[in-house]
Amino acid sequence: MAEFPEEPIYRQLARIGRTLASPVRLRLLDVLDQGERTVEQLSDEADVPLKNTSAQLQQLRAAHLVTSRRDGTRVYYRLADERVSRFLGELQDFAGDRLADLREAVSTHLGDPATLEPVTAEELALRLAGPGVVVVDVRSAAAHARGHVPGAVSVPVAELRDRLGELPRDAEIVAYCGGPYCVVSPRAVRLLRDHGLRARPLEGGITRWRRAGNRLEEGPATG
Amino acid sequence: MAEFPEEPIYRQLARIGRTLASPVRLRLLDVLDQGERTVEQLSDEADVPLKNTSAQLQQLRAAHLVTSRRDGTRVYYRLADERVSRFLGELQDFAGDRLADLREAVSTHLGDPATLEPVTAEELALRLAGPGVVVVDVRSAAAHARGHVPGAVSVPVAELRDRLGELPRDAEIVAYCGGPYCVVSPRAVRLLRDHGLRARPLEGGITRWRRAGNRLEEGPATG
DNA sequence: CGTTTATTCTATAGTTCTTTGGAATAAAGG
DNA sequence: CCTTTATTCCAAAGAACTATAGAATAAACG
Repeated sequence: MAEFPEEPIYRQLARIGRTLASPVRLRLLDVLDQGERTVEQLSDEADVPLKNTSAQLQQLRAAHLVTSRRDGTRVYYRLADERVSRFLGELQDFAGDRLADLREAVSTHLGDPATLEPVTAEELALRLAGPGVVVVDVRSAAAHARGHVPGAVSVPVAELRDRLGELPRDAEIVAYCGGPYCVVSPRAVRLLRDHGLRARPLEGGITRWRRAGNRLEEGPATG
Repeated sequence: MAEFPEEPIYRQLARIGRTLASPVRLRLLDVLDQGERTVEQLSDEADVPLKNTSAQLQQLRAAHLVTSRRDGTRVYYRLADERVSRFLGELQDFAGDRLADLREAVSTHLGDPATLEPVTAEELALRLAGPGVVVVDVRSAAAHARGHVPGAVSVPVAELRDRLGELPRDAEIVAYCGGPYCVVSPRAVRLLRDHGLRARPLEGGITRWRRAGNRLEEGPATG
């Protein structure tokens, strides 16, 4: 096989596939798709041990999927460019088409998506301007501060039960979390509905919001 | 990490990446992108030992990238559907964007693409109708018989030098081979030019021709 | 400068993937 | 049925990848 003249080309091509072949790296990419992060932030948000995070980031960088910059003692990582984000989206769509097992894993963990009546990013973008919609960011306060849907209120799931009173009963609540596979917002929607509130999840989370070309707002929690 | 609730989802997603992480499987997919093949044909065309071909096909099938049907003693494999072909194209484009090393590998093996002035599939589709163009399929006669650009003449590279006389000096010759990374057609174009013929390669080979929505013609060599 | 903090490098154990020989299966033909 | 041909299953050796401990580097701060 080594004599096959195209072999080096296919070997290089396979490097991209190999880079996308690890659940840990995919998770890191999904976090990075939400914006720039330090190694430690990535380690926290993706729940990957620090050293392993660093090791995997080296591989992502070697494959030119991410770039890094140093600022003082911190190193910040980000996706190399928009095409990486777009390709990740295509990979996820393609995998969704392909793997019955993936659908099953998604349903098991997120529940049947249909019953939650998710709001698409396009729909939310239109309705943000008007009244009657409250957007709730159920990720950590730290993740919220690093970039959120404009006007969204930060209510980490852990605090949701205790802060139900802060949410309007007459408006529709749109809850979102991180990547397209984040389990947090469906759980939050169920909790809210159990308490008589009208709630729907944002389809694809903040990642799809960003991919759809919408801007993010930065800064500390406002709610 | 195992407690991370999305873990099973990312694991499934990574399965697609892992399936695309092997040069051997990518080569098999590129051959299958030219049409249905038996295990033995694949083994020949991709130059992979038979048993390994079979083993890798099992993995591709497990990932739902290919399907198979049995006819008598033969088992025929094909891409599961058009989306697989489309996604392979996207992967190749993305990898091309990404990997400087890939560009280098391509140039080393195929020569600088620009000097060859490749013809795009769209351009060829338009010009096929008119005169002044002769399309030459430099793959094996067997591969040609399994599907070729309509009207193309079969001249396997090995025979090209001896059959130069059959080619017109007053028309433009478009030579093509298998996948987008096939090294054969650029080599053929150089040979033809060295003998004073006007020749250009088909960009992306027959794979991109097919992906662009053009039909293939089946049957034995006509030239 | 010496110390502290953030991150990376080096080495390694454990795991998973690839390849291949030998046996098994499945269909076709005598 | 027995044989032949095409393909797959099983098992084992070898290669490559993941995760992590321990040492090293790089910047900031006193």
